[in-house]
Amino acid sequence: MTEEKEVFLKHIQKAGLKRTAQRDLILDVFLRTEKHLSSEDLYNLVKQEDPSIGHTTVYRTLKLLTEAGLAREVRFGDNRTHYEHNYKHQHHDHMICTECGKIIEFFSAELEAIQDAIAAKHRFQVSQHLLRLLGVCAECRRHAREQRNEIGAQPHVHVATG
Amino acid sequence: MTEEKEVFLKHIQKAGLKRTAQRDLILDVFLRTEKHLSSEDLYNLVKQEDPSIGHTTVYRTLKLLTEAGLAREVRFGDNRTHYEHNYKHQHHDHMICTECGKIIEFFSAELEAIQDAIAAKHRFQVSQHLLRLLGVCAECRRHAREQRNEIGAQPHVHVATG
DNA sequence: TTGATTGCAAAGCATTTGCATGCTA
DNA sequence: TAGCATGCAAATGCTTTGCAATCAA
Repeated sequence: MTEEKEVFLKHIQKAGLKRTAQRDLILDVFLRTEKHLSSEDLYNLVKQEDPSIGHTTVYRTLKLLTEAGLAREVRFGDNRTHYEHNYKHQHHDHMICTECGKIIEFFSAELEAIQDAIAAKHRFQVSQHLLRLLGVCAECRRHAREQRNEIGAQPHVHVATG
Repeated sequence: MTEEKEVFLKHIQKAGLKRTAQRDLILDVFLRTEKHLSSEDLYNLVKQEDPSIGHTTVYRTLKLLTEAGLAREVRFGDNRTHYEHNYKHQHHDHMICTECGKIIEFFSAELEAIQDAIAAKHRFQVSQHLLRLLGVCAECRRHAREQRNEIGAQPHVHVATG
């Protein structure tokens, strides 16, 4: 039993809720997928192992995981909610490639420190922050350069990873 | 005629579009409202001056203003799109008070520099970035302190400004 | 006159809710 | 057994689209 599952069961008990096969499965699939998942994404994955599961249950369980501190909501601006692992995961920010959809995670203590300083100057108590850099990743830039040079180069397409 | 209106008319002409009373009015109301407006907000304001206007037109015109470089889309994570002035407005980021909804704008050259440095390290070409700090503003923190000290203190409520 | 624009109604999405049925504690 | 959970269908809220009528160039 992983630590995360214990956290989940503890939360379930504390809140007077019930353990179900669906919740177990959804948590399981979520834990072994180290990606940013939308509810839809997770629903599709879970469905492969239990086709009878409903979209609603996935939505509700993701809410539950968030409350339990295992997941965190992330919004990338496409008006869909994504979720990522939150338990004992260091805070990080995102670079999002607008060409291929790739998401690069990064962390900078320097950046965090400056943010805190700015907040302090405004006497603002930060509980959470979100930083997103939108642009073009190294690989897509390289491909763009190549295409400018060789006519007929193969188009470069990445699969978005959520 | 303000500079912004000229920019708008130029964009209209360049794109082979047409100038209409509705677009003029929507731009006008947008320009004199120095706030973060949702489409709904702007619709309500415009409606006061022309009750016959449709929601759809406001949506479409905000898209147009964004294309013309006069407005910028901002998403605060509530899955609604807000717009703010973009023409000759310095880039800035937002602190959002989760107690009263107040939005504080700020800018830090230091922060921008570090972001650029991080992006460069990943050979990522940044076209746009978004930084949001969520937390409690100075005023709400003060009120919270007062309430802890004086029982029966008046509750503090701010009007959200978009 | 031609083609863009408007505003209504309807459609589209992502997400939530009502509710009868099913299942856990 | 009591009451939470499930999954369907319907509802919701924001946004977009289809379309006939209208209007700018």
